[in-house]
Amino acid sequence: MKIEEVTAICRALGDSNRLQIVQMLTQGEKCACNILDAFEITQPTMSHHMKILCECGLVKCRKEGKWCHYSIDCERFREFKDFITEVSCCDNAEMCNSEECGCK
Amino acid sequence: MKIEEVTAICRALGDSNRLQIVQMLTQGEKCACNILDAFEITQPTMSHHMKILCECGLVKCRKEGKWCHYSIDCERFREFKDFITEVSCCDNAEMCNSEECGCK
DNA sequence: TTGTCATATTGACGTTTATCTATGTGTTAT
DNA sequence: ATAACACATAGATAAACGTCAATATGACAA
Repeated sequence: MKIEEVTAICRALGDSNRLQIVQMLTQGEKCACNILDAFEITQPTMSHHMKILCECGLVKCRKEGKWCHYSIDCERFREFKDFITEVSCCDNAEMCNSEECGCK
Repeated sequence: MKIEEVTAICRALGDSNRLQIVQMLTQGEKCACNILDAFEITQPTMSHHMKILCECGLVKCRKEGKWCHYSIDCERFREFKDFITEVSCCDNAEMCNSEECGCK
């Protein structure tokens, strides 16, 4: 995963509405109208947020008649998690500044 | 970790210079002047980026005379990783849309 | 104490972002 | 065909952001 792809995903998750939308999608595919009900934003604002989440690849949209069903793109999300996980806090235990850190 | 703390960290990582600074700090503590040399930005811009990384808690600063030594706050970084990891792409394997996804 | 060095702060700038209202587009129901 | 519905797009606005040049601060050296 390229740096620019990662930063795009981070920027997408750097808004509390969008982060919470992603958390909501963890429960499974959701209709746009369900998402709209769950947040105190207007419909165009939600549409804008969903566009950003889709453009960075984290979320997919499945159209069915007039409805849009959004869900997390598991594969993409896993690639992002892997990237973040691999950026270790430190390369070796000696330089680690935490007792709890996994590197020890 | 609160939503607002996570979004602050994501916003901090949502800039390619800052993400690369964090990657660089993976190698261990670095002097501000080392960071400045490694990127094509002016000194005030770097100082601004370091402030953002420190304010979200991801990076620590150790002052020694006129020098600043920056390093990743391992504990904080691990909390962030844990948060991201726990936001699974899906709650159960049946709704998963990827063959590769860890939830299966 | 005066100068130099490393870093931070200030203020300005153009760009991006989050949000809204208004409107457009495509789909279903009457 | 018309109306109602679900969602997207356009345009406006205010706030936040990334960047820089200029300047301030604080530490060490001569």
